[in-house]
Amino acid sequence: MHRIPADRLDSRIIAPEEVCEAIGALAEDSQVRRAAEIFGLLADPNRLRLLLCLRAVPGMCVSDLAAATGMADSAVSHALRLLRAQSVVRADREGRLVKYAISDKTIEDLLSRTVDHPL
Amino acid sequence: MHRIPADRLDSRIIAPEEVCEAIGALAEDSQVRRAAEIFGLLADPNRLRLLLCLRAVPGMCVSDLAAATGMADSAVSHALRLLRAQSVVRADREGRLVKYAISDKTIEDLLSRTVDHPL
DNA sequence: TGAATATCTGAACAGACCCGCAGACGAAGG
DNA sequence: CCTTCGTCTGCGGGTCTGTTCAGATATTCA
Repeated sequence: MHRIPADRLDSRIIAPEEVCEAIGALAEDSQVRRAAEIFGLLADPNRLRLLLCLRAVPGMCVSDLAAATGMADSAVSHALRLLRAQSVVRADREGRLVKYAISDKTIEDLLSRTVDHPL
Repeated sequence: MHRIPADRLDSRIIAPEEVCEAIGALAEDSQVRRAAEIFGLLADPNRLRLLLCLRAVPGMCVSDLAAATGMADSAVSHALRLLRAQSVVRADREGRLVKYAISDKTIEDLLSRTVDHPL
């Protein structure tokens, strides 16, 4: 069972038992931040659309993604850079095209759960 | 098979077939926005912590949540208001306490997938 | 090499977001 | 009634985000 950190002992606590249990249920700080970061990437309709495109058609290039989503090339590029930085998508250059694909299986699960199921 | 919207015909498209297929795979606009909104709620470490607490201990009150997460009461209240607005959590008054609980099964799934699995 | 094409990048702006503060509200108990 | 306590809310400011614009970079082909 966890203890209540010293810097919170002054706050009014109603049910100390439950607070301890809740603290015990919290994940590591870094893990929580990481999760929030990933969710943040999915929190934008345009990025979500890009990922949905890539889920259906892996290997699309930037300008096709722009055409499919109605975004400007530049906006697509910016968005993909963020997704790439977190290894959500992978980029493979082929000639002058750069083909993108979802590189994280977990993300695909989240997308399925999102679109297929109501949410 | 879908058609490419007229306002994008001027843009340079590499693989028209794939663009059409991708467009067909896109969900309804409102559905995408809704999903992005939900993900947005999970995109903040503090809100995530609150939800993790509530997942472990349903029915916690605001001040206990504040103690468990190290947030100020006010911040907890602000966060819970957003979550309530999207029916992610439910609030039940009991005397002067307000007890919160996760009201959406899908959200609990997402949380599990987040914390239990690496992500 | 030089032109054309696809993609990337940095700067700058508008808008959204999160939290602290101060005070209001609602419920219980003296 | 008045106080106390738990919770809520409007506002202000500091920060983060998404987009556009202009221009840089990379690759192909004539």
